[in-house]
Amino acid sequence: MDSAEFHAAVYSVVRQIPVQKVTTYGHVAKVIGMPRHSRHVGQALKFLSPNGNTEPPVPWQRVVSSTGAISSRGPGTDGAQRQREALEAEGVEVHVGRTGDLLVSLADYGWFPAPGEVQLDAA
DNA sequence: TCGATGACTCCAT
DNA sequence: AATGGAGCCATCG
Repeated sequence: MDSAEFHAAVYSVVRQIPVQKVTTYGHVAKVIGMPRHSRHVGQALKFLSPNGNTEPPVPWQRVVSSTGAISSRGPGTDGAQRQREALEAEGVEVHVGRTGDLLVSLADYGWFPAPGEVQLDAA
């Protein structure tokens, strides 16, 4: 599997996340059969977010870290903030900690299908 | 070719 | 329960 196929697999899984549900980088990696590639799932999502011109669109905002936190991607960037707005817009509660960290309750919104319950070639 | 990096996770303190 | 360190692996300089 090359990088393009990896991206495609990630997108096909992410597109199947139901509205008002979120999953984790690690779980997406597991579902596509590469459980140690959680970081690369993030890379794939980063690659499409600037323009977001994929068809159909990829709901990248529904992917968070294993703790339910939205990775900040460094101060000065607005990615995390946009993700928070997108989630709230679809009705997902985003809790904000004292330090400005954005958290989603995986207990309430977590979506963790077993590998095989999702199709990897959704165009 | 080697070393550093990162939208991550786990295990040990 | 909270913090810190190590593991992981494709990319990039």
